[in-house]
Amino acid sequence: MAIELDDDATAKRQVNLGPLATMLSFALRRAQAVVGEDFQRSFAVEEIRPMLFSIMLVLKHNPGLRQSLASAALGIKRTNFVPLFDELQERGLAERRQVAGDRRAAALFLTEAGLTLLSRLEHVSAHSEAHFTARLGAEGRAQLLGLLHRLGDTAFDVDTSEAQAG
Amino acid sequence: MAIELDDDATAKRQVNLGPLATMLSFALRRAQAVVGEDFQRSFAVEEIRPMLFSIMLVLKHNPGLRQSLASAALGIKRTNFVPLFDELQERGLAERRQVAGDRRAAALFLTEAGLTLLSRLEHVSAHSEAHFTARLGAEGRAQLLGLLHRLGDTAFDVDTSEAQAG
DNA sequence: TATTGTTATACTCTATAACTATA
DNA sequence: TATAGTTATAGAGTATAACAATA
Repeated sequence: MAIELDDDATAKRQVNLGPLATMLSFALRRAQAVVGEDFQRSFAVEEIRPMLFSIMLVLKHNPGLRQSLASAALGIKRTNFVPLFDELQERGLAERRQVAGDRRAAALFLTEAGLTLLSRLEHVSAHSEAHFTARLGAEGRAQLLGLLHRLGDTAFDVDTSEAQAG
Repeated sequence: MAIELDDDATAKRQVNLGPLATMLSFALRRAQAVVGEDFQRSFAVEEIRPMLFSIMLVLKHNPGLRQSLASAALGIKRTNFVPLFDELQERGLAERRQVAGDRRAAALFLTEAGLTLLSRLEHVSAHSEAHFTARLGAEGRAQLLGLLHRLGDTAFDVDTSEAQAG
């Protein structure tokens, strides 16, 4: 069950990655792949993808949330949120309820089954996170989170009028 | 041209992300999205996607590389490498050459046009990297790279026999 | 007019299985 | 039998345009 990751390691030793080795975008993609694989494999038992887990988690902490807010907070488009939530609903893990005062909006909730499953998933997630914390150390992990948030949270505060060719 | 990122920021202020706020997988996904968008927008002028750029970069530093090694080093499957390289070849940016001694293998090279375009892309990339370095500071950036490599490079050194339910 | 949710659609990246031609 | 490259195909995430119902 070696998952053929030896190949990658061997190749990296033989191949000169050049500037890629110090590019943020590349390092992020690789790290995300490794962490993502671990999560995906962990959640596979419950047939839950990371994205569904994220949605459930947000709903647990914000019962009655609107779809627009939920998707914006998770960084996905309203339009892509719909089929994801449909899946949770069809599986009996979450539900849409009507909102008094705005007949367009839907309030989102986890069901009992959803909450039950979620608490199992949270254990799995904690286990996976612990795995990586072990590799980075507690401070390393905290540092990494801080740096990632500094990259991700701000979005852009720079204007896009920099179309000057080099 | 506000790219509707205000919505995300507003939503995040209103929504309690709970454990997601301190999960590596989530922070990585968000950071990768921001950095990836910036790269994608930068490269859009030349109609080059980040993945094509990575391939070109590796080829520049390893002329004559075999496909298997190239794809393994970049962390993508041989099978997915093929159409990507086909695209480079059809656009006259790279080419496959026969290898003396092994008629199965192909040696990959950038063309003159490929090298010319690549040097332009490298400027664009440097600009984008600088943008994020400015946000993190030089040490912050170095720290981040180190931590990401510690996550990504090792792949797994842990066995998969941990299927114990909690 | 603007907003909430929705459908339809397409593109990119990723993943598996099976094939060919060599070795 | 194994390896290098290839084809076909499917899944998952993300993007845009356009619509209905409601505000």
